[in-house]
Parts: sequence; C-alpha cells; structure tokens
Amino acid sequence: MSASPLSIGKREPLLVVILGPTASGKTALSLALAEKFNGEIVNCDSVAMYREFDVGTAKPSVEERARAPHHLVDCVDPLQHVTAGEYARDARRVLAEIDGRKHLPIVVGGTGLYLRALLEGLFAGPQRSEELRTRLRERAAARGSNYLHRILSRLDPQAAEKIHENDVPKLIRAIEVCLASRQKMTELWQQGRDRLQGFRILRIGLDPDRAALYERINERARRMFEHGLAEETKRLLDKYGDAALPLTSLGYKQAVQHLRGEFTREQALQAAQQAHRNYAKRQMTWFRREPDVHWLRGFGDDPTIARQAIDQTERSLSG
RNA sequence: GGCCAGGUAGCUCAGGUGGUAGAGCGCAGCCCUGAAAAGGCUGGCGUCGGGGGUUCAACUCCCUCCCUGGCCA
Repeated sequence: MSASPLSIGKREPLLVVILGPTASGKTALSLALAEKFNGEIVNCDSVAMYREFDVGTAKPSVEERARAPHHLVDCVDPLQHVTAGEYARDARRVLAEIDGRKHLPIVVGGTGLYLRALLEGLFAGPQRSEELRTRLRERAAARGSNYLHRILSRLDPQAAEKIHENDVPKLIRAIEVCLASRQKMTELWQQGRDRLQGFRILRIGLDPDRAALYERINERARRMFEHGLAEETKRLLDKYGDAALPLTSLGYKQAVQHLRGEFTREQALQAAQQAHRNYAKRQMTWFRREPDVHWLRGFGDDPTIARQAIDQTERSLSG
C-alpha cells in the first residue's frame, strides 16, 4: 500500500524535506517515512558528507542506512572542501535520479545554507579563490578590523551596508565576488537565484521543547566521548594533520583542544555540549524563516510525531 | 575558639578618595546568496550576605551578626 509519486499522474512529484535542530530526531523520522513511502534519503548536513568522521557527526549508522537508500553521506575525502554550491549541484543530480526511479526523495538535514542553496538556489557568483582569501585575511590581521569593510565600501557600498565590519567571512566572500566577477555583488544578486524546479515541496520541521532538546544534546555529546570521539579525533589528526576541515566542527574542535592539553576530558565534553546547544539555537533561528514549514512540536523518534508526519505526507501525495 | 581572605547579575569575577554598579560566559532574540557544525549583531535594576550606625547621600566608611575557604590552636 505504499504510495508512489507515480500514482499522482501528471502532477509534479513530491519532495519531502525534514528540517530541525541537531538531536531533534530527524534521522529516525526520515527512516520512518522512507520505509512507509518507498523513499530515498538525501543528506543535507555539511559534515555528514565527510568520510571517516563518524563518532562525532551523528550521521546515520550502517544499520540505519540499510533500511533505506542514503545519498550524500560519506561522499567526500576529509581533505576536500565542500561548498554550498557543490552541495546544491550534487543534491539536484541525486534528486533527479531518485525521481527517475519513481521513488520519494526525502531531504534531511540541519545545514540551513545548504538547504537554501538546494531549494532556492544561489546567485551566479564566482567560486571561492583560496589565494585571494589568504591574502585578504593576512592584510586584515595586519591593518585592523575594519580594513575589509573599507575595501568593500569602495567596491560595493550597498553590500557593505548590509555586512557588519566584524563579520570577516562574509566580507571576504563579498570582496572575492566583486574582484573575481568585476561586478558588484549587489548587481549579481539582482539577477536572482536558480531555484529548484520540478518538485512540489513538503517541509516538515521538528521543534521539540528547548529544555528537553538541550538535555538530549548533552547526553548525546557525552555518549560521543564515551564511544571514542577523542580517539577518532587523534586518528584523524595523525593521518591528516589539521588540514581536515571538519576537525574544526562541533565536538571535534573540543576533542582537538583536549588532545593538545588545553582542556581536560571533562572540560572538552562541557565545551562540546555548549557548542552543540548554541548551534541548535542558531539552527532554529534559521529555520523559523523557512517558508511553508509544517511544524511538529516534538522529537522525530516519538511515534506520535512520526504518525503526524506520515499523515501529512500522505495528504500531500494524494493532493 | 583565634587570625587571614572572601560574600556584587544564573556562573566566574571587576569596580569605586561615599553620589544606588560592570565584563566574560550562560540564557533569549536576530542576521546569513560557494568554509555555514563557520562567522556576526542586539538584549543587564541586580535587596552589591543580614541588621544597625555615621552622612544630605553608603554597595563603598564604622560596629555587629551570619555564611564560605584557608591557616593556627
């Protein structure tokens, strides 16, 4: 009795998106939906894409991945740098393939920028230039905090007005865009974004009670350390040095600090818990702006919540 | 029991020749167009341990009591 996107005739196929803060149960819910509706899961979590980063990423386990096809998990080398643009291109390719099989695509993740890049698209800007960025960062360090902001004010006053002078990464990106394209970033933005075509989108958002979420985050971080996060981090550090980008991400960053002797194990755990909590909060801020979200007030592994998500998906499939 | 150091925002602590106080973190809200698990912005009246005294005015000086830590008996 599994409904297939095929059964809806000429209408555009459905795309289900599950979003929510870290530790809200997105993985469990995605599996429930995939099993019910013959779905395939597309990861939208930046660090889950990296191979060899396992203990600290909460990516779906091998057993979980056996329950439904998974995409864009463990797909890049630790020394590579994924970007939002690459993610969006890869995810759209995968979505087309799933659609070709007449399966239900389920995008699952917590990386707001990647999700927006996939659904709304990005502007037609140039890719990043490592050399330029290094040069800008060095000069900014030498000449003070608002150096970059002054440069951008000359290149693109409107963009400069929108970016705070302390926000170095965004200033660097804006300057990079202006220099590489020889146009103002503001003008490039005005050309619009390449939004995803060909799907009807059902967004399901998980919004559990904040205190309960924080408790789960704390427990999960503790488990990560108990299950060898520090040991995994040491392995990765020995193998790749600090060039592996995800070593700066939640949990790994604190484990590195512990290995360097800056933190005791307990201090590293507490700092990691803190970082995860802060991240969850920022995620919620991001997702609240997302349009047309069907919010469920609970955890994705709660059967009641799963039931609501299934009902909603069924309704969307049948029109 | 004696001596010393403390008791100031949820936590860690600054401060003041007397004019009712601040910083970091937390917490909350927000921003986000190729590093995003990154980065940034905004938000602080709190019996300045209790009581009494001096003073126009005390969190700041004096007395006393309570509590915490350390040292000595």
